[in-house]
Amino acid sequence: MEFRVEKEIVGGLGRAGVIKTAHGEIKTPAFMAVGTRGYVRFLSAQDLHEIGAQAMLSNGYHLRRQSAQIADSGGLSRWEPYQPATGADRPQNGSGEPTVQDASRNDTKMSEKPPILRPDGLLANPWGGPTITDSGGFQVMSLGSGLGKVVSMEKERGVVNTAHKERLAQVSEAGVDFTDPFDGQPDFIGPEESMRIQCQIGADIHMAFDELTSLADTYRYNIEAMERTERWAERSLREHIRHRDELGYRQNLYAVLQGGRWEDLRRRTAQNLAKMQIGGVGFDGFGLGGAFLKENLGEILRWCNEELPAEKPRHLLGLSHPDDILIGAEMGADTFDCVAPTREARHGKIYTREGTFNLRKFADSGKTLDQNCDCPTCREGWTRGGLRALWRSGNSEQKQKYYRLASLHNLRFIIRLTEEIRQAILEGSFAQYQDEFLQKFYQT
RNA sequence: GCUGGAAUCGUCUAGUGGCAAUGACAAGAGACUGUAAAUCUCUCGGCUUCGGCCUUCGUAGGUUCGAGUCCUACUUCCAGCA
Repeated sequence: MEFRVEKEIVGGLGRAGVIKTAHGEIKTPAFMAVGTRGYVRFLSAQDLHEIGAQAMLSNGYHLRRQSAQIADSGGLSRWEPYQPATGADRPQNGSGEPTVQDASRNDTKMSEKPPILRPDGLLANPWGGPTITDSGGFQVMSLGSGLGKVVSMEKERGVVNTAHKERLAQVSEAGVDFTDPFDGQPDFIGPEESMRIQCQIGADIHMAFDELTSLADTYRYNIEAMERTERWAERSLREHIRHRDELGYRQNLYAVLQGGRWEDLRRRTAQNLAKMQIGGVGFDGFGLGGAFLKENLGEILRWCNEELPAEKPRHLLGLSHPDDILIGAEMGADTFDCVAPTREARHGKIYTREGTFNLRKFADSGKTLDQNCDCPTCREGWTRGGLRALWRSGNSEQKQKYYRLASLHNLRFIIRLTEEIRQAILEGSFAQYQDEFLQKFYQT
């Protein structure tokens, strides 16, 4: 992997650049669509290319039982994201399960083998582009101390940690014991397991196995988790180097910075991870992790990125609200990923230049979702009222259609935002772009 | 015409004398940030100084401390017989 910085924000940490991977280039800043199980829900690979997605983030934890099969396909980028019927993403209402009829209807010729369908009913075509996998570290938190909670950045200040015995994940020095929330099966992932899984999946970029703390965790616990994350990073690096070329192309590893909201921890872990090497080999980039509050996100990123080497790419994990992306880009994050654009689309929250709105309120509207939007949904002339009708219909096929159209729109919105940020950085007008965007979007 | 049965919030529905009344859907509001999420939370008769107050279960009477629940008549609908 090669990373080249093309232009920096004068006097700041932000930059525009290019990451070259074995499966293509990523022009940064860039948003990576989240396809946890190897595909973005309700969107085809073609859809992703059409909206300008440059890379897809999947999760080693969710794909852990299929990693050998993915390796056989030549790696995640070439894999047809098929889940067996017992897979974890089966529809909860039971009506969306692909049926034999679906398969035969989509088939064109009897002589051809039946197409492989994903759990969301779409054809399982390979994504083909650059990929990145998460280690499963997020699940340490979401199934552990953050179980049952929103990973909110704005509230949850006074939250109490989930009692240890109620958690679905238990952390030890060796790794994490999980209970699979879908089938109740016990499982274990540590740094070595995560690296072996990720190297079989074969994304271009991997995340070291880390422990993400929740906002409810104390300073003391954050020190413990961060130091453990550093020890896990070293073990991850060692195991990664062992397996990183096994699929015939070079896979890369990012270390993840934790440390919560404390400057001393953030700077210390950045320094430690930046100089960490095994046999002269260090990390290829860095993941900026943690549960953030909006009010100090920028500051935390500044602490991290002032310490990290400028020539290595940085991925801000799990954030994509426009203000967060703008702060991230300003403070030196190169790539982003987040479930919000697609999840919020499914829940009726639509992004526009003038802010977000809830589609529920536009039953009779003949307006498109956003004026001058270049997403496929708006270009095809879909109206708010028409989309609302699809969404609210009791028909699961129509709902799926809505999910696709709304996901395309919100994803395109965020991808376009990163494209415009990149352009503004290259033109030296980032600060102005940021001001104008925020003023319009948040109407402040 | 006779004999049974039924009428409850926009719709369907629970409801054994202590009920402003169950559940579902619809509707309305909110949440969602490395996906246990086609999910979750809240509202859903009116008014309220948040203590309550008022009006409600086809209509009109009645029994009772108290009636959506029991009785009578009427209205409408359903089924069976003519």
